[in-house]
Amino acid sequence: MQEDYTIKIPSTSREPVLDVALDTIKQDKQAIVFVNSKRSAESVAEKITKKLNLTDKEKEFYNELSEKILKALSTPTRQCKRLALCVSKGIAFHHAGLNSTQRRLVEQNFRERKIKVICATPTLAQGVDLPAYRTIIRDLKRFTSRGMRSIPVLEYEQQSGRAGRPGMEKLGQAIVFAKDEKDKKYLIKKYLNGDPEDIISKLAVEPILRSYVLSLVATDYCKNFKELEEFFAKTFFAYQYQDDTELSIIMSRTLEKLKEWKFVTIQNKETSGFVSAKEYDNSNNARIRATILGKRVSELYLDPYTANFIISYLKENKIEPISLLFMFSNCIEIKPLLNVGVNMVEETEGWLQENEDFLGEESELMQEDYYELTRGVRTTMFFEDWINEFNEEELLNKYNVRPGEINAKIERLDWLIYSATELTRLTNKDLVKHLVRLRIRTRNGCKEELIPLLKFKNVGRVRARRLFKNNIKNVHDVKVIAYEKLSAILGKKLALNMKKEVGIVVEDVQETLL
DNA sequence: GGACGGTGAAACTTCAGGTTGCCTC
DNA sequence: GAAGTTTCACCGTCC
Repeated sequence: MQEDYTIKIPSTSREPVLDVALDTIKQDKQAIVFVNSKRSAESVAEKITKKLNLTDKEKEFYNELSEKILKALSTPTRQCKRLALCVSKGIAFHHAGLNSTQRRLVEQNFRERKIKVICATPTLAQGVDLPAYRTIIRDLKRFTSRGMRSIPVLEYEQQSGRAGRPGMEKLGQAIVFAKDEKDKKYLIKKYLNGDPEDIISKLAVEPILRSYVLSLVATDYCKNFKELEEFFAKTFFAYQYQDDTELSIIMSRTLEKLKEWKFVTIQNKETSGFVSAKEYDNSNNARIRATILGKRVSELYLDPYTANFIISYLKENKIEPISLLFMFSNCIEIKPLLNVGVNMVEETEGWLQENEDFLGEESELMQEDYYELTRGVRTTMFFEDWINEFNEEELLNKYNVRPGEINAKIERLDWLIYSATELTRLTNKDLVKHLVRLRIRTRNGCKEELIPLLKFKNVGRVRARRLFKNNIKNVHDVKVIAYEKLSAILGKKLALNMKKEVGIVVEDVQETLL
């Protein structure tokens, strides 16, 4: 049983959150502040920063760290600058928009007790293990598609659970804020004394079931409908809902689709004839096998629906980068799509009109949900700008997508392109080269013309662009250009290695370098 | 009188997040 | 639903 105790925190600002955070710093302890948006995380961190005064010695240390944060990107965005400013006073914010270097620096320095306060979105509560003396939970509500909703008790526990360092502190404090007495009672009842929500199985959700059915078949773990039923009868879903007829119905519907998409075959033993999935409901012994294509889909962890969507879309021979990017933007794997802000609507619609011809039927298909369509278009535009060498700051300004989110999106796109390439190898070999080129451009964020230069080690889009501007456009150009010129563009060491890669050894220089 | 700057109320806008594949220097 | 941001009217000051 925990002790009942009261703490008093002096009020020095109009915002209780700041008071608690400042008080923690005064006690020479650390705090994590949880808020419900990235913008708030940044704003609270900044407000705390403004109330702090550091000694010269502290300033020196933090400036160094701040510098590292700023230089995490070749073109610092305003987010980078903001974080650097906060860190220069020992405060940080943390959310999915930080790039990996910045995130690592923040976490590491908090662990080492250098950073005093982190203002974070719920990301921090889920993954990394970062305990603090205090967790200050400012927001217990969050925006959802159905408006503002209280966060689940489970999530409150995740966040409050960050308070107290095992083996280091006797005590941890988790602080929430009540508007009034009534609110206080509600919070105590719901969060402090309430039970966490039940966990609900999502197995019967079709995209998930599709993937599992295919994978069970592809690995030969289940060979017929009966075995599938037996397998699913042992799952948490079946345990939770008792009645598994619903699951059987969805399962046979799923199987029908998998067959239609040519990912599985269903063969009746007795007659050696193929049967449709519907008939086959009654003959549970019919052998189910994954096709080669089906196996590959399963190995790639693709939703079979997506796989089929990609294969059909590519049959239209829409091979322009825009078309391909639009296709990928309409795969469920790429979600959530980018938001279309009020000031972006016009631009997005303009782009759509201009490029409609490239997009295929999908753009009409989606008319039923116009807002979703524009979000898909927006995402396509974002990808297009990325492979046209927009830098992080430009993307942040145009799309309100932060560096960390850029990386996450691009990585997902990269995976989808890879998967599409693999499927295309089995279905439409002619398209492989287009996808391969798009993948190179996606990974590097660059235009077509730089591709030949990216083959060199340690040459990414920035250096490739520099070479290109100097009229060095391919392997041959690298071969023939004078070493001195090349080294003037990219520095000695890199120039040397590039020459080596094209089979030219620049001997005397190499010696002086060593 | 006009330029400028500070202030605050009102209007407007936006809102968390991560696992899959494969390879590479 | 609420925080953060932008806009705009208002006022005071200075030249």
